[in-house]
Amino acid sequence: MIQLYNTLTQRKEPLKTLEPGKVRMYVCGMTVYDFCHLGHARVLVAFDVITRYLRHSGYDVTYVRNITDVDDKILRRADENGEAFTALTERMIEAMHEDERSLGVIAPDQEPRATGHMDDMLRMIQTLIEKGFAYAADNGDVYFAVEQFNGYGKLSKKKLDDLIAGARVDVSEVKRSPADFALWKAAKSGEVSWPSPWGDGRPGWHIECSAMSTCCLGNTFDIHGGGPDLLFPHHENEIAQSEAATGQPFVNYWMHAGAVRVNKEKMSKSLGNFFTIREILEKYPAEVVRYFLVSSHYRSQVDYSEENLAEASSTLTRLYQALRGLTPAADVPETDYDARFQAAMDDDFNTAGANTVLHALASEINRLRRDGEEAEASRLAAVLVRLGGVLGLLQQDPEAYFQSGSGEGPSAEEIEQQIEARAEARRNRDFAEADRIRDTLAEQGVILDDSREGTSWRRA
RNA sequence: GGCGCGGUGGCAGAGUGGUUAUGCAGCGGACUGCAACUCCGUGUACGCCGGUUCGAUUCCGACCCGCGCCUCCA
Repeated sequence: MIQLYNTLTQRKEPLKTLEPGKVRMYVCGMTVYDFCHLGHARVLVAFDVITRYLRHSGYDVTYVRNITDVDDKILRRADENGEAFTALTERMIEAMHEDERSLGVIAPDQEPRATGHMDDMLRMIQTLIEKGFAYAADNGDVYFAVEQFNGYGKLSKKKLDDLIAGARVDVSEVKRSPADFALWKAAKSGEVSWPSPWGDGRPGWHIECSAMSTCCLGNTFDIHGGGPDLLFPHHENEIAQSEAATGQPFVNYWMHAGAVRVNKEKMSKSLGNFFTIREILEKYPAEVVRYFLVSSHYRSQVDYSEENLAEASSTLTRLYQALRGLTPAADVPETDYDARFQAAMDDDFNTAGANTVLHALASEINRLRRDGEEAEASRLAAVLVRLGGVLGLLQQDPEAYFQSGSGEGPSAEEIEQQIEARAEARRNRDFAEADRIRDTLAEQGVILDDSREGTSWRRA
């Protein structure tokens, strides 16, 4: 039985889906005005692993992740660039898909875009007005009347009174309560806009997720996820809008990933201390980045640093070393390792614990190979690849993993040539020459591994 | 100030009321021409103070420290 931590109840709960064997999950995706950063990668990878494991456990998962393709930041950036906002968003969506593929993130089943769901949003806003949960202000904005919704604050554990008293935002005169938030924003002259019963404008940020999630998955669905900073106000507002509009519970399980930090500070757009995924991929193989993310629990915060990535690289190398030169056996039935792996993953997707099983497998495989038990090693190699796959790891051919590099350094042919030259020197017991060749390659970032079968190489 | 999360060995990072996390780094040994890879061995780690208990890193309370949200941000 899978247990998962529910932000709403603040504890782990057994997963009981609305429909047996079926999981409907919605995750807040990107606002596409810039390249994705490591924080996005964290969420992408976390929910990718969750989806993979749910499927591995036999669930039929419908995974929906939206794209916010119209919003203030997008319009401002497009304006700065002197381009149509759609040109900007198309470009960034393409880049985002590239980053996802690099990280081995499986595409969601549906990827709705805000601009494609205007009618749904307008319908929901209309319903909210009709039910008395929203009002059109004099300036053409439409606001959600927070005080009308019983239970506002139940996700973020905030009290409405505190929110109203502590409102730091400019208290707009058009709002009835400082805590009210915009469902629809009237367009200023020259701005991109859509027609509505309340005048031309565009949707507020929160309404799109309420509209798209209920649209794709129904009024009530199983899991809603997102980054840590979306908990409030975004998710809180989604609940208010959705439940007010449909009169039904919105989501059963709320899941939030932990923050990514850099130098003890949260990495964020506003602090300007973020690393984009593509920047990081220039320095480390994508699978190392993924391994780094997966080696700690999805809810804990992680610190990005050169040291941590280097360590992830060493550790992943150990796993691939175990698989190197082995052909995984076919159709290997479940083992104790599978059971241990599942026990860890069943406990709120404890990838760090599951990772231990991967290392236990690697150790056993290495011992078996030392003892010449290739057949059994091949069986466990298959298990290692299978379990690694649930985390989106170890799916490459080991040689390909070791030999792929930044494109710098000598070519594979040159390396093979040098290895042959070194072998010749060694046969002649000219170890000075052999070591010189090895040292030269090392300086070029190529490490040689000798074995009875010969010499293999990898890039550092 | 309000709400929430966390403090584990040199570092990263799980977990548990009494028994090995795991990895990286280090040290010793094996293998090797020497290395690398790999294997074997190796570290009285659980913020502080009380309490509960036969026994607490693990439960309870106080304290100290760090972090997150409360404003656009994954």
